[in-house]
Amino acid sequence: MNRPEDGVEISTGSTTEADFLASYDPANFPAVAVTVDLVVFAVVNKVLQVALVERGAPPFLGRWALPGGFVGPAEDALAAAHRELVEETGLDLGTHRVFVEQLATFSAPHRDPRMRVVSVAHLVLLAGNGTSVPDLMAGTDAARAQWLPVHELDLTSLAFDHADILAAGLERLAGKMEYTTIAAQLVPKEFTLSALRDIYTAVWQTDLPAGNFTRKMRASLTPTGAKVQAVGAPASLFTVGSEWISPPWSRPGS
Amino acid sequence: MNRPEDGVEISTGSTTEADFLASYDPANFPAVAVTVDLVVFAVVNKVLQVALVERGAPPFLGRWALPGGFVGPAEDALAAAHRELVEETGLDLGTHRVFVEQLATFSAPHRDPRMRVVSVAHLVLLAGNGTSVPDLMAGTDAARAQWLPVHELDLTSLAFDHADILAAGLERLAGKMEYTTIAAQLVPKEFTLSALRDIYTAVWQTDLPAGNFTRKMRASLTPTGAKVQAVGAPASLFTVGSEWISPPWSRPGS
DNA sequence: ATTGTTATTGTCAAGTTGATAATAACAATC
DNA sequence: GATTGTTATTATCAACTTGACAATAACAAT
Repeated sequence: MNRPEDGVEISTGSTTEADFLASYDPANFPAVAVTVDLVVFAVVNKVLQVALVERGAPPFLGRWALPGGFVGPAEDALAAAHRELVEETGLDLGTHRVFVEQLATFSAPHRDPRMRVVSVAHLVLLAGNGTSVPDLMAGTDAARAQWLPVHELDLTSLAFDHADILAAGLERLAGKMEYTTIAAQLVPKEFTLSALRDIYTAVWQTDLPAGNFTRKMRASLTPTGAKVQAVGAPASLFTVGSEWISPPWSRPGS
Repeated sequence: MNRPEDGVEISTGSTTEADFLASYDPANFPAVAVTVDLVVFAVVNKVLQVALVERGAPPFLGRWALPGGFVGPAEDALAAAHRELVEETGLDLGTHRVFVEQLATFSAPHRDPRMRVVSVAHLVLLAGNGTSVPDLMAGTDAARAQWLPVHELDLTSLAFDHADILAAGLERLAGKMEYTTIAAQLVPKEFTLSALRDIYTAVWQTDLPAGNFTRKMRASLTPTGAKVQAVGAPASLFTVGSEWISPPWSRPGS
């Protein structure tokens, strides 16, 4: 089939009329919008939270949706994700450390009832202190923006196919935590092993014995030398030493 | 920012004029084409091959490119990938077993010099017998289509950003072979441990000791009871028993 | 019958895991 | 100032996995 990467000059007879027209003039391309949707995670009190916005317009008026928006003409999807994160949630990237990576692209023809919208979903991790999460400010056309606990969420209540996207984000995060130190993106740059273990508890919904957790994870971490005092014995601070965990964890129940 | 998912009725003053127009009338959306590109792998004689097409039109005339094409108005990206696989390479899916999964989306603004093209790349694995690979037939606007050995390829010679896409495909395959039985998608439904080991050799570019390979992989496989005779001792046939390898391999050099 | 080749099983030391206990370092309380 | 409660970190040990390599077995070809 013809594609825009191919010059129209040599279009052959086997190309359909519609294809020919499509490649002949950009204005005749079927109208497709390309957007990004964001699965933004943070952990508070050992509970995994996701940033959602309440829709202020039909369709799905009043329902929770993932923040997101158009990919602009001069940016790629990753840049659009960063921009929309600020615009749709009001997060200040000057004060908050974020990790963004592409998740998957959702392209079912009628995923948006109004027109063809292809969405490049992204996973966003917000580094938090474990005890609070920044307030969100709704963007342009959202009624409000709010953190909601992922594991208590009624996925069927989400707008569009956002339940699928959220599930993909959760699975990506939980999966990558088996073989990378991605969980450290949800805690400050320097963190204790307990803080990191709380991330695992929140995401995997299972407790890991502290002793074994320390033994295994320590190999991927670098101690800063400093200690912090909470209740109990003082805990050492670490930074990420290696992106990889080797050999990987296997999640209880995998 | 406004997005097509939001009704235009409530567009607020904070929306830019361009955004408003964009959401007001689909025809005013910036022209974006959504395509799929395919990284099609097969293994012949323990060498990993990728299906490439020679471009028959500018830009990049005469250069090798990945097969691919438009996502049609009534199909999602996965369906487009299946369709384009047949149209661009002439592969007969009636005779050949294929595995297709989404890889990543490439959206750099000028990745195609002519217009905005967002491409959803897919990984395609073709089950082969290990000794031959089906001939390819060039589609509409390609000069020819051919299998080329991945590890001998000059990546810089590929058209567009297809070197990046191919690298992503190879990394996905090599990575998933650590913790899933995806390698079995490159051999017939029933296969010997040697045949499967040849896939690992071809993709990882490293030899795995036969004894240890058998010991570890057997846990994920189901013996059919049948045996096949080549040179040497007869080998048992297996099918995939579990999608997962647990605990995972760690690739030599990871 | 012998040789060459490959499949499969066995062996063993070194390393990893899961379960659980022991030790240590504090704060808060008595 | 000793005791208690709490948490961090290290230790222990049996079960399991790995990597290296050897041994055995099953054929075809000579």
